[in-house]
This record gives sequence, C-alpha cells and structure tokens, in this order.
Amino acid sequence: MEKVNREFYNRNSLLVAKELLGKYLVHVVGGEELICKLVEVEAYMGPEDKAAHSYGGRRTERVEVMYGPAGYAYVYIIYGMYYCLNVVVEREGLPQAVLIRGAEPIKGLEEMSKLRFKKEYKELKKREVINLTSGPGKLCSALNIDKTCNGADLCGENLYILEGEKEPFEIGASARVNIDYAEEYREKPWRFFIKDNPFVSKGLNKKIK
DNA sequence: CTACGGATTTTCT
DNA sequence: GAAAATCCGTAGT
Repeated sequence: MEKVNREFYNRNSLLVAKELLGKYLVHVVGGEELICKLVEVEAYMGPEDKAAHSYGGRRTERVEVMYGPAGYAYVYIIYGMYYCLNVVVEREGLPQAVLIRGAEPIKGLEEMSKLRFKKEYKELKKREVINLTSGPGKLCSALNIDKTCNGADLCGENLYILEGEKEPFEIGASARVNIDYAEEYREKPWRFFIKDNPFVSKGLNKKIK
C-alpha cells in the first residue's frame, strides 16, 4: 500500500479532510505497526475560522507547527488530560489543519487494547471495543500518540498515512463538535465521516439528515 | 440510548 | 484566573 505524499497534504483543509476518510493511519510503536482506518475528521480553516486555534493569525508556541509546511503532525493537550491529533495542511505560512476524530482499528488490536484499557482484546466488552478509537482523545490513547509526536513528519517512517483499500463508502457531513464559542463558524458543515461506521464518535442518530 | 457533571492541567489573557 | 477541537461514570428513560 502506498504512503500519502506531501503534495496530498499541501492543499485546502476541506479537500484534504474529505479525502483522508478511508485511508489508514499508521503509528509504529516498539517496532509494531498500529493501524487504524480514518472514519471521522474535521477541517479547520486557519485565520478566517473562529473555531481554529490559529484564528486571526494567532501564533503561539502551541500552534507553531501549523505555520510550517504541510504533512506534519499537530498534537495538543485538551482539557488537561487528553491528546488530539491533527494533520497540518496547506502551504507554509497558512495555518490550516485536519483534526482526526475517529478511526476503526485494523492491525495491532492487542497492543491498542493494552495501551487504552490495560487488558487483552478478548477481555473487552462490546462497549469498550467501540471505545477503543471512536473519539480524538481515545484514538490517541490507543495509538500511543502523545506530545512527543507533535511536529512529527508524516512523510517519515514512524507516523504516516497509507492510501487504504479502494472500497466505496458514503460520506456524511455535519457541524463540528464542541466549538460553541465559534459564532458564525459554529454551524459550518466541516465535519466529515463515513456513514454507518460504528467508530464515528457522534451523530449516528438525529444529527444526520 | 440520552443527559449531566466531574476530572484535571496546559495554555493564553 | 478562565477556558478548553474530551472522556467517563452514573442516573434516568
């Protein structure tokens, strides 16, 4: 399977977000490949987007990596306890990113289970299986993604994205999650997901029209 | 299955 | 000092 190249990332966040669905996220941990299929993402559009960390061109230590070239990881701590993984997109100087919100475990299930619940995969309850990677903080825990991954080169050997299978699927769109502060950008349909996939974090019921 | 509140600490004002 | 791109347990329907 082919690795996604830098040109893919060097485009508009909305475009990249949609095309990331169905691709495989890989993190090599202790020599083993942990692999998940991306099923839910959100586009953050940079300076114009009131929901983005880089809104208004804000440039702090935390968001610095978004100002660099495309194809690098932006990892930050949320609510003091969880990590969120983003893919930096667009050209250098234009700070856009795609938040990875949900994924389906493909390979390395035992290791993911231990990282997240400290249990064997077969010991997991149904609810726990779904909770392995069905949220931004959850998938970082299962894939052992933390602050040390901030700035990682996605065109490198440790953390990267593969093209994935060419199976067709339907894409859903909705408003982004937990950005009530973003005023007129709150309702923008910039969250994308694979319809009917159980590892999508929310919106399986009423929110989808 | 939905709703709510608490946990916990980095980041920025 | 307040907010934050979240998660989990508990209680209720």
